[in-house]
Amino acid sequence: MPPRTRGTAGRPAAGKQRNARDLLLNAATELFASHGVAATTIMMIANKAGFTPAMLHYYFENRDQLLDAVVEERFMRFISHVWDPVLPDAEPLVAIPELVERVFDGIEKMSWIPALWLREVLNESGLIRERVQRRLPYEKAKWLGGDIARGQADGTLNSDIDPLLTVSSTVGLVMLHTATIKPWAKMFHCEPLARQTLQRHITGLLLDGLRGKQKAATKVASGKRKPRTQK
Amino acid sequence: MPPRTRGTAGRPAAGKQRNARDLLLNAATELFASHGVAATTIMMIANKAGFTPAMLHYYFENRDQLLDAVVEERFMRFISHVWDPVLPDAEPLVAIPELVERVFDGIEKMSWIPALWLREVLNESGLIRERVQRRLPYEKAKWLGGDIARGQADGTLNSDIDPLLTVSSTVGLVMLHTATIKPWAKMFHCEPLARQTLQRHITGLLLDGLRGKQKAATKVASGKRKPRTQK
Amino acid sequence: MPPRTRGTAGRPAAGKQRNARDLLLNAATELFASHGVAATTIMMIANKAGFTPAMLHYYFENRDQLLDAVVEERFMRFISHVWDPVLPDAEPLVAIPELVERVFDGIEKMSWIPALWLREVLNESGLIRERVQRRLPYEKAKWLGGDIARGQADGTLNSDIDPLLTVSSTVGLVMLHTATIKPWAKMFHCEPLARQTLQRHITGLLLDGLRGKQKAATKVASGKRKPRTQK
Amino acid sequence: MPPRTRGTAGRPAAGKQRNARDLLLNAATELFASHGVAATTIMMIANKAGFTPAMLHYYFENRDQLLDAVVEERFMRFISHVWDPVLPDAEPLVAIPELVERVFDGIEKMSWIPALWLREVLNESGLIRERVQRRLPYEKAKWLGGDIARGQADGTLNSDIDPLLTVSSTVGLVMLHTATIKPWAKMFHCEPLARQTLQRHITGLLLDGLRGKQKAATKVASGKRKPRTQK
DNA sequence: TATGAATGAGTCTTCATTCAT
DNA sequence: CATGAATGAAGACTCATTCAT
Repeated sequence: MPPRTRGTAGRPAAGKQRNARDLLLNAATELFASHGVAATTIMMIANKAGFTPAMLHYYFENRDQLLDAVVEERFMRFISHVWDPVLPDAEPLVAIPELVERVFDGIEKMSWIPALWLREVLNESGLIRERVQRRLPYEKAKWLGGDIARGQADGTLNSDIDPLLTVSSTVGLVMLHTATIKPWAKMFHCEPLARQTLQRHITGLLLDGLRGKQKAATKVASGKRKPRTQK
Repeated sequence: MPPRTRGTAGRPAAGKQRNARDLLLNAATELFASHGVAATTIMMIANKAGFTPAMLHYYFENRDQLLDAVVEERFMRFISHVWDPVLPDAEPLVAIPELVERVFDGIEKMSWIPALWLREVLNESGLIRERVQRRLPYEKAKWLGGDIARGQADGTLNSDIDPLLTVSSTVGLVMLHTATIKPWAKMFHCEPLARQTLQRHITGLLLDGLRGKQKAATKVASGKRKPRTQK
Repeated sequence: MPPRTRGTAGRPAAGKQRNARDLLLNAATELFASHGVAATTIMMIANKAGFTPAMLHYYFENRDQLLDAVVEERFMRFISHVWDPVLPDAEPLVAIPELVERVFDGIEKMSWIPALWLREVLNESGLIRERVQRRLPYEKAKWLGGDIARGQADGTLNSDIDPLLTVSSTVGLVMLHTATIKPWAKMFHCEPLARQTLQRHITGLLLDGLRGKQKAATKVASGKRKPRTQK
Repeated sequence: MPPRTRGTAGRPAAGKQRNARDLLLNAATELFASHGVAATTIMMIANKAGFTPAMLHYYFENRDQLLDAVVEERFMRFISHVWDPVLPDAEPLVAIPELVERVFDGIEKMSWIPALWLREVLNESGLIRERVQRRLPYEKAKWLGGDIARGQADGTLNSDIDPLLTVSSTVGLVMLHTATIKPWAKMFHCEPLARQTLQRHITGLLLDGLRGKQKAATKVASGKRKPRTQK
């Protein structure tokens, strides 16, 4: 019988051949993302992982603890990946593109993230919202917000935008577009847009949105010589 | 005999005596938005509207046709409100803020829109996605995209952004932020941000994102010749 | 849909043709008595009453409320029948046989009483114990106990017995023996003992147990000579 | 991996190192008594004894054989203790109090007896009834019944009571009252009655019930002519 | 001897749907 | 129009039991 409450510590090393619990957790995560938590039955998960529904209760006691495990052992990996590198007193025009980069990276590894985020985290009654919300690194988001606010006070950043909202706009835009490229492509019978295209669009929007009209005067010169786009 | 727990005794006291079908449709729409389609039962809807579940089947035959009606008679109102005024050959720097304005307006009248949009339209297997998607005015979105592309070709608009993605970024940003202000406010025990704040943030981000570095006097020239999009 | 909470008042008059709810309640009561509450499944009850298990939830919401209803609308009838006629300041040697009589009467009408009593009320973790216990007329049991205590003080009643225990001995003896006659009969392949035999045994035991040796002094002599057993 | 919730860590610290089978049997017996056979799961038993459910099957094959063992190796100890000393041709007024004494003694050693008796032996479909019933020493009960009958024929014993029923009244009264003192005490927030009180009550009731009115000088006359039983 | 993993069968419960009235 | 009664199908969860190790 598996321990019913087990921290992240006790799990067998990753090297070890994938065990049933992991397989079930993966299946659950993916189905929760693709069909929504409410529409995913225990049996769908078990079947996808190649087990019986009873196995799920063997490892997770009940649906709720399965959700807990998905958040704890899957979702939070993404959050860490995205937010751990954030440090205080950053330069927003650098930090924001880096944030975008890391969100894209995370999604590349865990493609179920955007759907789950939009459906079950963002929504007021999303079924894992509270669990995730409790564990978000607000501290770091506030650092970033503070950095932007400082830029606005300096007159170097667009004062129309809201510093904290900018952070959620950033993450949100990536989620939004990565979540929709596949269905769009299906709908128009074309290839899904490449990550590159999306990332350039989003970064472009944000950077210039951040900079705003300020640079008009002095900055333009240097901007001329070495525009970021040369990269 | 009455349903288990009847929301408000008898019919809701709407100003004018709405008919049963409308009341049911309203209840359905709101519950679909707040709890998600999958988690909303026929009985919840009937109860909220002050009827029996059997009445729902009288008017809508089955759950699927109820969804159809919600899209047809509720969701599409929003779409029309937002897109009907869009005309070909518009000036993006005017048209985009107007679009934002109309999305905000629509949401103000139909506050259930953002949740439903994020949860059931945006997602790959959202339960009303297909129904909505089939009826979106792609034509008009393409007009707007074309206008932006033309601006980029002129060198008056940021060439980093993707013209069509810009449209979904626009709508998406409004949905994203309106959907999250309430929960955020609850989480931080503060007043929800005013529409004005959101709208300025979003419009600011988009306008400056759109304009991009164009005002950079000298750059424009080279930008024109070798837009990054060639890459 | 049936009201989920309904007092005893609202039920259709007894005259009316037995409705589904009553049939289900009867089936439940009998099965709870014969198989025990824990071993009786919803399906057994539904089948016995000629319905589907879903009907049970239609009328009783869940297993717990079904138990409530059994206590409220069945078990308490017996309690009332037995205890309502008890008045203060009674003569124990009259009141006890009357109590026995009424317990027998009640059981005759509701033959499931003894089994349910022994299994689910008497036992420390009986599944309806608490529900019943809360509604027992302790007041009246105490009256009777008081009457016996007074008799003991007078010297007219056996001082070895405990007044309050006598009440439970009384009820208990009837339950005990009525519960066991049927299985005994089956075991020995003979007719079950008649109520008359049981009642005489129990009443005899109690009355003489109550009277005790008090009369010993003067009475013994004559007693020896002409024992009642001559009959 | 350990069972979900292990009662006490490791094996219970019994004085002498009992073997697993015994520990399991004890746990089973106590749980069957306190929760009822139907409501006791294999896992509850295993946990209480500090083992896994699989161990139970190792020792007892299946649930049914566990019940067999409980009867055979636990319940029958009590029966032997109570009935082995019974001999033919006893004096009822001595034998009955002795019987009461031994039942009390047995219960003192095996406190789970009364609950199990009332719930699972007495009842028509008690889950160990048949197993126990098959192995009861009816012979000896009949001896005692015969002794009483002889006393009645002699005129020395109350002829209202039924000889064989008296035996079950005796055992039953002790079971009844020992089973209920604890819950009663809890209900009235007082100390449980002492064995002494109960035993005097029961013995008093039985002895005087047995002796009956034989000593009633004046009463006898009318008793002869119009015994209550004529009614 | 001991157990972790695994499951089939069964239980309670929910829910969309139907239908007679 | 409107509803109470009724149900089949499905979902979550439990549990005795099996088996390889």
